[in-house]
Amino acid sequence: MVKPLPRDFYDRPTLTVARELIGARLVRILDAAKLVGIITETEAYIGEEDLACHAKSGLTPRTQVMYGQPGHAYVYFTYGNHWMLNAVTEREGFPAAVLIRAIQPIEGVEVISKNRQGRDTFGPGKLCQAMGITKTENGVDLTEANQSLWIEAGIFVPNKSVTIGPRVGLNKTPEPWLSKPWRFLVKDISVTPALASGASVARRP
DNA sequence: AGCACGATGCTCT
DNA sequence: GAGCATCGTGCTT
Repeated sequence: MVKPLPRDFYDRPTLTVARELIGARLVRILDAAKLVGIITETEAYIGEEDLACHAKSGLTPRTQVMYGQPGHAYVYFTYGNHWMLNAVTEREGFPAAVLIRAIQPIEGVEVISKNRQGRDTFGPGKLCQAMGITKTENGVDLTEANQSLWIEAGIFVPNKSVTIGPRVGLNKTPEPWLSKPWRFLVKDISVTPALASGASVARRP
């Protein structure tokens, strides 16, 4: 039985966590079904200084979770339709998180596909719909496997397979934040199914 | 295959 | 009341 990534994993610089979450397994227990996806895209949001980070306006009811203990889920709602999943990072009291933007489904694929009406899961709103993640999951401890949502070690993705670039979807964020290379994604998406099969090997020591 | 736009509701000013 | 860490559709090349 693989254990969830420990709190120490999240209690580190957010960029390190964002990079190392690439290839990790996002596990969701939904109505007795186990859904698993390999994380293929992340973005870092770091502190009140970062004008793209929700914490730019300080501690509010919404951003409270980001100020808390690392390793918890920060789930919020946007654009009237979509839920976004983040993993809280860095020490308690410092607001930072990694947005999980895309997954490659590897277990419970039928349920995931049904939740998405057969469409893809590459996108932060899409993966939440695929995994049935909503405000109920806000604040869940991702280091506890007895919850309904956690993250565990998956596969090793080498640097040469990871693209680093500026975060996307930040319409009016001023520089220098707009151009910070704080986005990580698996380079060639056609390679991802191979990574997923590699994951099943990695699970069997 | 690329762009424009509307849906839709919560959060902060 | 404006703005949003988006998505899907529908229309244009």
